Amino acid sequence: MGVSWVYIEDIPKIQEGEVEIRGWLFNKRSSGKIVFLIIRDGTGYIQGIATLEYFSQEELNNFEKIPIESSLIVVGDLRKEPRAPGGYELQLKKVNVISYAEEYPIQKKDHSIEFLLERRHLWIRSRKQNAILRVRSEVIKAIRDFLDSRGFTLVDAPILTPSACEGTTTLFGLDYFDLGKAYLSQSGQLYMEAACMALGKVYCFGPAFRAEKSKTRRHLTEFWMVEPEMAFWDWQDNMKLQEELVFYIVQRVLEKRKKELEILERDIKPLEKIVPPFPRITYREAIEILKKNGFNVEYGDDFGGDEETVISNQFDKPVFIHHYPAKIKPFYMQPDPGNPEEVLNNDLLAPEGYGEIIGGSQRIHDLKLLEQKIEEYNLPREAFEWYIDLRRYGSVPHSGFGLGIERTVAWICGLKHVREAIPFPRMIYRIYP
RNA sequence: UCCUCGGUAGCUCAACGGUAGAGCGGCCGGCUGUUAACCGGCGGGUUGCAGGUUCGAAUCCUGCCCGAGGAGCCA
Repeated sequence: MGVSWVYIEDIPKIQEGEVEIRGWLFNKRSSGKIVFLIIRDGTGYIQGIATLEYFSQEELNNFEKIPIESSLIVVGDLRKEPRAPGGYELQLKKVNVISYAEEYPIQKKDHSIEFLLERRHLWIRSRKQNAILRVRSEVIKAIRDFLDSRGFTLVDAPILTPSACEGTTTLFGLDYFDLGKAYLSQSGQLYMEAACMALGKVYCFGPAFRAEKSKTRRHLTEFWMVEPEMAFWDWQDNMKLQEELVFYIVQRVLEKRKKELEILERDIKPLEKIVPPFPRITYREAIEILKKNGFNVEYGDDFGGDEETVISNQFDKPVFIHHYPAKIKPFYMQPDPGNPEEVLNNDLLAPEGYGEIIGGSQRIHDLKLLEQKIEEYNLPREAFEWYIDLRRYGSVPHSGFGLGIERTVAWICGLKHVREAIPFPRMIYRIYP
């Protein structure tokens, strides 16, 4: 009878007995007559210990020479062991090297970010990067569970689109057979507006592409976004959904990914404070806060990274900023009926200086007003005919928002830069690997 | 696109006008409880590229290439 293959994360359930582990050599140490092999299998780490009890001196000498990241299958007896990292240890009885690795380039010591990004395909094997990818997976699952459980339907938006949502200078263009130019989608929003008129409450989840020459810790040229859109919801209903979603995401990660947050050395106290309701301030109030803090800003200016940090530092929860001046926002946002110079929109700034993670608004539902805005913004009307059409056949007030996955993950994980919040980041000066 | 900083051994850095060096990794040896193990030893270089200044350039100057941090814009 064979020994059963187990994953390291299941070891606390198994506790003891003979098991097989399949993985990679993470690290090793040796004292001549005792060899420690730290094995990782993608779900965790366990220390294997090889002694003269089961192996010859020659075999031990060979184990000492197995290069880091060699793949192996081992068999041994599990036992609790306080001296071992993780609390469990494997008394090795068989060690079968599947593939001897060449000298592994990533060491346990410091590397430059350039060196690591160039080897992102290997870097994701490391402990912290591994933890980040697990948190990302949990964040995405939380979002989908939350929306699915509230009656939302997932509607996939197209990636190849005929036109810009908000201007063409920041679009990646490509040749589309005989039909001219096509562009990589910047947002699925306009399609979700169509979909919510079909299905009521919808969302899309997918990549968005921005050809902005942005080079900051908050920017990628390819990032992932969830975009809910709800028919008959106004801008305040919209904000309520946003705060409940963000609360749910944070709770879920705190509950299911505590171990990963520990690996990342994330202080979870600020995350535990993320409980609705979140503060809501107007754009006007935000300007006042900035002026009080010595910023030279005027009504009508947009906020940069520093401004966002100062505003969010006033609160220990995410903060909504609503009612921006219409002229610094896209064409589709619904003006406030009481003050058409401002729109029924909101951004949501994450705490601790992480900045904008959500942008949302109530959308224009009036046919004439939308036509007028498209003209004002100098947009090619032909490309938007289908979108205008939505206002011809049973138009209703509706709202939606977009939440950026990488910024959310970076915030929850406490990362300095969003590039580590995505498996293979795409940035202005990097498309490899 | 603009501003700032950087490029020296496989990696992280030092040398700042006068013989290119250390730690880590690698290789060899030692050690029965290690935790980025430790101890001893050994190899390892077209100083990003092209010019220039100088008796002499990794070091100073010019141009280019590559990258990092940031700005504008945005999630």
